[in-house]
Amino acid sequence: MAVEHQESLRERKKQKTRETIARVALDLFAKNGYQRTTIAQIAEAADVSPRTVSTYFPAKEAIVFDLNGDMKERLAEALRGRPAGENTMEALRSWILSERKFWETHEEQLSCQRQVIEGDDGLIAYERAQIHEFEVLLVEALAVDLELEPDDLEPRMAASAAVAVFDLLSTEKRPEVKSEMLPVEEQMKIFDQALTFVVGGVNALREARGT
Amino acid sequence: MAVEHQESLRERKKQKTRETIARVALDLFAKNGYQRTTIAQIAEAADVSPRTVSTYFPAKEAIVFDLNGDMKERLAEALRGRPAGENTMEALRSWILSERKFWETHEEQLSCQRQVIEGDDGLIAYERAQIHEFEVLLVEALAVDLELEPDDLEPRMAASAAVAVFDLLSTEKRPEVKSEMLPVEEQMKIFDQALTFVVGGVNALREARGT
DNA sequence: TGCATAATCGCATTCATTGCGAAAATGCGT
DNA sequence: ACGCATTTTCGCAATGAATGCGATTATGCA
Repeated sequence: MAVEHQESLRERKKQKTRETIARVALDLFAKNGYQRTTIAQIAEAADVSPRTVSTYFPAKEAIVFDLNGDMKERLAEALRGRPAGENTMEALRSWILSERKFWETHEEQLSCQRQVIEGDDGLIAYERAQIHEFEVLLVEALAVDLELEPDDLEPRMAASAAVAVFDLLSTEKRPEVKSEMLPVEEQMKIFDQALTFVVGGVNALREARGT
Repeated sequence: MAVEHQESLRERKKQKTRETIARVALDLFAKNGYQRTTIAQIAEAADVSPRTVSTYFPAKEAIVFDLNGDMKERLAEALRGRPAGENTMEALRSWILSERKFWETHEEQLSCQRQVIEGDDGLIAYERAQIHEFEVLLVEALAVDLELEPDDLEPRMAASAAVAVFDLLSTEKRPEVKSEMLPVEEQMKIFDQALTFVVGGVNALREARGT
């Protein structure tokens, strides 16, 4: 899932192989359980050798998260490359919007992925670690916004709240059609509430300090 | 690290064995690295068989976190058993105060633990998963306070902010004496700022809704 | 076509983890 | 102090993930 620019023939083939492995693996995980599926079975289903699976993925867990691939890099880029005057929360908002397109086109796979993750503590931990990396990116960006240090309380709280809303938006499903994610308008309404919360928190803290 | 009431002779011995394993393991991890230390080495250093190490701990990672033991249970208890009229944040505040006593008496071990954790991605993930469990407890308690559902935004944001401050308080060290944790007064001052943030956020959200 | 390069593979090794049954230690009543 | 029931510890074997290394095969380009 590395960011590939030059679509050399070789590269495309590699991407296809990686994608195949991840896809059949997810199927097997969903059907037979994550723990009960061995690398050997995945290799066979993907028609490659077990050794090849291990060269593509540093760990069994990583296969499950191949879908999410470059998310972190894209978030980092969105934060780094945000236009002057646009703050972190605004950048996060538009990043979520752009990620949504991807989510929509992979809704089934993602829901399958979620089911697999929830069934294994190791995968849950892996996911939390990934989300924590998002949080670190946000802390740094927010610290710049607020003219504070990443170790300070405000950027930390703001970032954790931001991550909380991202988490909610990624996993929450429509109450009626449990398989479908919330519609955009709904998501953005929730995001704006989160924004209100964060701004309210920051302001409250500033007022208290001013006192 | 199960909650032991009856201190039967056998139980005490078991606790001692567990504690010994965890202690020598932490030493080895710190000295030689987590990955480079094998269960066999730990077993030898603790003077038990490798098999015994595995019966005490479900995974190598769990050895590192033996110290933290019943923290989650204690938090759950603190939230469940809080006096009527005391809200979640107040309960969390006094829980942190009571945990501090433990932290103080194990400062060296905890700092050693931290060093080991930061050096391994798997351990970082494991820790994030534990912290996330704290967050789930807080979400549920806060949802009750706010008369909302655990899936709603406000308890989630409040809980994630609460976890952020807990995280900061557990890891932040005094700027002068890097090895010592922040003094109580400092910690409580920070906690109260977090409280201000959360209350400010919740109020802002309510006002926005009232509009 | 032929060659340089890169992808795959096979094999062997290390290590964590688990099940199972045996062996040793313990605690308790007599 | 003794013997028995229970619990803890252990040894052994098996499974499976992950990795290093060198061989083998496939690929793309001149």
